[in-house]
Amino acid sequence: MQGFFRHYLSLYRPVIQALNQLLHSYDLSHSLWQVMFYLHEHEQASLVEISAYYGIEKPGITRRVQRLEELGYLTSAPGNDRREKSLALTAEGQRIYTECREQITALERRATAGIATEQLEQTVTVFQQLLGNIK
Amino acid sequence: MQGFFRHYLSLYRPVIQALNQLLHSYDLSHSLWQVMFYLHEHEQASLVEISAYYGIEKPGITRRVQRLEELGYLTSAPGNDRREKSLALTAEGQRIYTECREQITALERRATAGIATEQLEQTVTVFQQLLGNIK
DNA sequence: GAGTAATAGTAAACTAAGGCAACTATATTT
DNA sequence: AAATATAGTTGCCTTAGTTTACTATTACTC
Repeated sequence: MQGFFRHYLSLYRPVIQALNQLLHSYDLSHSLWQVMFYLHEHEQASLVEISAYYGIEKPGITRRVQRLEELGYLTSAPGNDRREKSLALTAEGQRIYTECREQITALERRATAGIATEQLEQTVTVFQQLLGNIK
Repeated sequence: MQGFFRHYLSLYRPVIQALNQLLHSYDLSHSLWQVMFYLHEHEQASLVEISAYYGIEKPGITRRVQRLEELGYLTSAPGNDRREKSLALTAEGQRIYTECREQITALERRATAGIATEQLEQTVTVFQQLLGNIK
């Protein structure tokens, strides 16, 4: 289906800008949010794990983690190794996560207003299939 | 629907990387391609028009246009005004457009393999609704 | 018609996000 | 023990976009 990517991409800037605007009040951005999200889902994770999950090179994740540490949203403890870091959200990080999560959900509701749940679910299925095909 | 944006965004990096890799052989990138696309659809356009269409600030478009001119894919003639520039693809630009268009379509086919046309069309409809809601 | 507003485009400086190459420190294999 | 692999970091570069301020031209207003 010609033009599919174009349609897909036309949404990117508005979405990312809306998200970043929302997250800005917490000194966050979408890229930082991804790490918060991952750590909320996994309690504890290493840097390489996050890097592999998002397909972002390690240095990029190092810098995100450093920033989140500065903000006090994340702490690193020794991991299984003496090389590995075990990263986790702080209590403050958890709190901020929840607050942002609510606002993002509200934003998602606004964005998807008037679209049937079934349609949205099918769209997510399409996303997953696309991802499988591309990677 | 919670997590919708996350699903949406998980696709962005793979898609943009595949596109950029493809376009790289022509010294193009997705951001330059957008301008090529617009000029293919509109024959002739001003800088402000493109800027407004993509929601990108004018300086960003100025630089894209300059780059495309360097590549010989685009020329600017005087517009309605003595201020305005009338931008258009060169013959070479047209040729490159067509070649890239074919490859992008092939990529789109690979990415959407195994997904019913109906599903894809519904997905595009969802994109349009989302865009309407967010902007 | 003169003076003010708006519009088209550009330049410079900045920021965000990510990649690559090279490195240190530790662990694993051979 | 030596070579190799892995976790993480640092430095430097690129891409893409923004903001601010500017020039040149056009349109509006009184």
